[in-house]
Amino acid sequence: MPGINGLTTGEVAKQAEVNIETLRYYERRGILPKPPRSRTNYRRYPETAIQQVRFIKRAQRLGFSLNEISDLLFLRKNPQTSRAAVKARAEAKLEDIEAKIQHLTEMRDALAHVTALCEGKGSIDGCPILHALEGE
Amino acid sequence: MPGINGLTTGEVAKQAEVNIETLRYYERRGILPKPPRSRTNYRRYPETAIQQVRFIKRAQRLGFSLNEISDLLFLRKNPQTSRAAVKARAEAKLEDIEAKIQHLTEMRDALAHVTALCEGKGSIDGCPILHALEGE
DNA sequence: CTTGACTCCGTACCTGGGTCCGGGGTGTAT
DNA sequence: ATACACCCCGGACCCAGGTACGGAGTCAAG
Repeated sequence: MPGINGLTTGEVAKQAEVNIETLRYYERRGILPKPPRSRTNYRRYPETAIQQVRFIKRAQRLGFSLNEISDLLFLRKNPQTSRAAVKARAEAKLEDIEAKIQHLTEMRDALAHVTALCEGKGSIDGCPILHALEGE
Repeated sequence: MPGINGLTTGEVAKQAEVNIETLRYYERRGILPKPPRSRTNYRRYPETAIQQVRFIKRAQRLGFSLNEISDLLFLRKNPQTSRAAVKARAEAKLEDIEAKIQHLTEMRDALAHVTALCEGKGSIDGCPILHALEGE
């Protein structure tokens, strides 16, 4: 009858859809609070732990790194924090992502340009793609 | 009077604008051919080495990984290779990059959506951004 | 009371693309 | 001949975000 005194690592892992090791890793990183332990030193997570892990995962999906998430969590548990502070993090990340998109778009255009040079027929001798990579 | 019998590592590094260690690294990876050595075991690069390194760097800028570049180099030195094979690599990479752009664009939209929820005023209590991260 | 599933821990390993370290040997200009 | 820059090498370290290992302890069921 597990769960009476809290969830085990495996239960949290399953519910939150992460690896058990990931939970230990988050704990080491200080991004997931250390849960109390049973008499025999097993972790006993409160139900809220599942939500915490999901918070982390959602933030990751939005592009935040674990460091940034721990920042966010710090803001969250601090009643002094203003919403503006949180919003600023989100906007900074937005710019971050946009810069990455920008960069990849430039890559894509350059690569598309080079690729378009080649008809795909003949031997590599004089292949325009390789040729483009060789000189400027 | 360096260069009479080939370029030293430092000279190639300077001309190709990479770190000396990078040249050794490329050599270990098999992506840059091992140059002949001087009597005293110094590398003596041919002039073409500079072009080779620049080739690698250009390919990287187009999004190719070192593994993919070594693939490309293998194709290049093989007279049997068809241009179609090279073009296929380029097109695959193009799709790769487009998938990344797609992914980042989805992130950006989701994050922009969440960010737009917040007016940036008030305390974190009830902050819509954190709220969005907390539940679904 | 034993089996099998679960948990504990520290530590090592993984990917990618390098970069740095330290101790040793050269090359060259003064 | 001595200073200083350059080169050699193997191996460790860096970033992120985990994942795997292996030996030991624990729990629940049969």
